[in-house]
Amino acid sequence: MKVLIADDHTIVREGLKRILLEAFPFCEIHDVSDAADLLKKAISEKWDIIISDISMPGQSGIEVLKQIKEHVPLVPVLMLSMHAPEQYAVRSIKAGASGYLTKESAPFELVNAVEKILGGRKYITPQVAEVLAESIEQNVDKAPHEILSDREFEVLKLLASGQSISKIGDALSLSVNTISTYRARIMEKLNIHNNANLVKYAMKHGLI
Amino acid sequence: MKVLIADDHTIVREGLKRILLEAFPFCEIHDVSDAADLLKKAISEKWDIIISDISMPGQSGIEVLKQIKEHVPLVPVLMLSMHAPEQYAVRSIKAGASGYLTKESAPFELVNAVEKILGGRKYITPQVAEVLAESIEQNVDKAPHEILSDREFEVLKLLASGQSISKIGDALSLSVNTISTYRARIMEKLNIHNNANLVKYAMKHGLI
DNA sequence: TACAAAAGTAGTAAGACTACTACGTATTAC
DNA sequence: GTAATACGTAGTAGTCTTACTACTTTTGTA
Repeated sequence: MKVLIADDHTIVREGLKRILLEAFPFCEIHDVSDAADLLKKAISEKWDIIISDISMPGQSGIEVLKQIKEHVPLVPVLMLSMHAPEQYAVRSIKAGASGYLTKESAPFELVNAVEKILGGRKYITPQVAEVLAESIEQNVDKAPHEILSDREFEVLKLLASGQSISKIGDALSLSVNTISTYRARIMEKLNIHNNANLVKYAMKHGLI
Repeated sequence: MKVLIADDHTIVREGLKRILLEAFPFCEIHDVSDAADLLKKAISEKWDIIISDISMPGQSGIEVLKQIKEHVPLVPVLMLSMHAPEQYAVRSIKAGASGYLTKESAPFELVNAVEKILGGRKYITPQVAEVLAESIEQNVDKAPHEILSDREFEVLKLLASGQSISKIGDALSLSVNTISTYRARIMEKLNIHNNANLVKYAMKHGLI
């Protein structure tokens, strides 16, 4: 059994190895520390399973996951992340991952996940399942901000550039409360819960 | 030999344990997953070394480190962090840590560090030494946020990650007004005038 | 050592923001 | 052609944040 581990933190990689080796004494484990190596190794050798962190130097793990799936669609990939499932679980699964675990998980969960995935199934934790279910309703293919109305989009940009609610109200000649309502709707649509993440979102998508 | 490990990610904790156990088969390892437990356990039992992550739910690892040093100054603490040394190394050492390692480090480094620290010495990697040296000739070409005090820095990151003033006050057990004062001082020092730019600043400098 | 500056901490009052609710008008789906 | 959403808009009441001010400790330094 051949396993490939990708994570930028050596200590995490080594810890992972030891946990797996304890459960599967005869497996052969290789590891890489960045996105480029992961992709190269993933497609140049034959693996029974790939376990990859999401945040890595270079491309994001999800990006790499997509590329791996393009080249070797049959190799199962388990995504590991430091982030709560809301952030990445859906994207991971959509991109073809066989499972999504956070680093809060216990070792036995990791082992379970690996076993299940090696058996050709998917490993979906209840939390992930929940997030997944919710996402089915929603339109996850578009960039989320594309589902904003014009006004909402306008307010998003102003908000993200640091204008206060009341300044925006003045600028658009609308009541403060109106702006506040837009803000609430934006947050709902983007599934964001505070201004800071709004700014991050806007930066990430080049809106500001 | 008794070792206490603190990290909020179970998988990391378990990995760490296995790495240590491999090198020190007879050591007794306990672990905790948040700041409060760490402090409690650190002072209620006798440890040969404490290995703690810097970012944990609850207080920051550095804050806990200071408290540990207040109660049991002789127990050596090795700080582990996901962040490059620039961010925290100096603060950690100043707060009394016996060493600073990033999670990029190899297991043998961890083992080395532990051995050296158990021998009563400090473990300073070349990178940390460099950062340390630079911090001594504290000159003008610092990044602006380096002139923030520990508290201010802590608040900046919390703010930038989207916590509200009052949440932060709760988390740090300080008055809302105090946090607000820190915020004002941060903004003055960084010459920034709203939260959005604070977030941008933090993103740009890799603080979040 | 002594004194100034920086850091850590809060109180108060004024002002800003939010959550909730509401309602008319467009769109869309079936 | 109607029912269900989406959109644009605000009022109210209560909560949160801010700007100032101020007091202690530390820390740095002449």
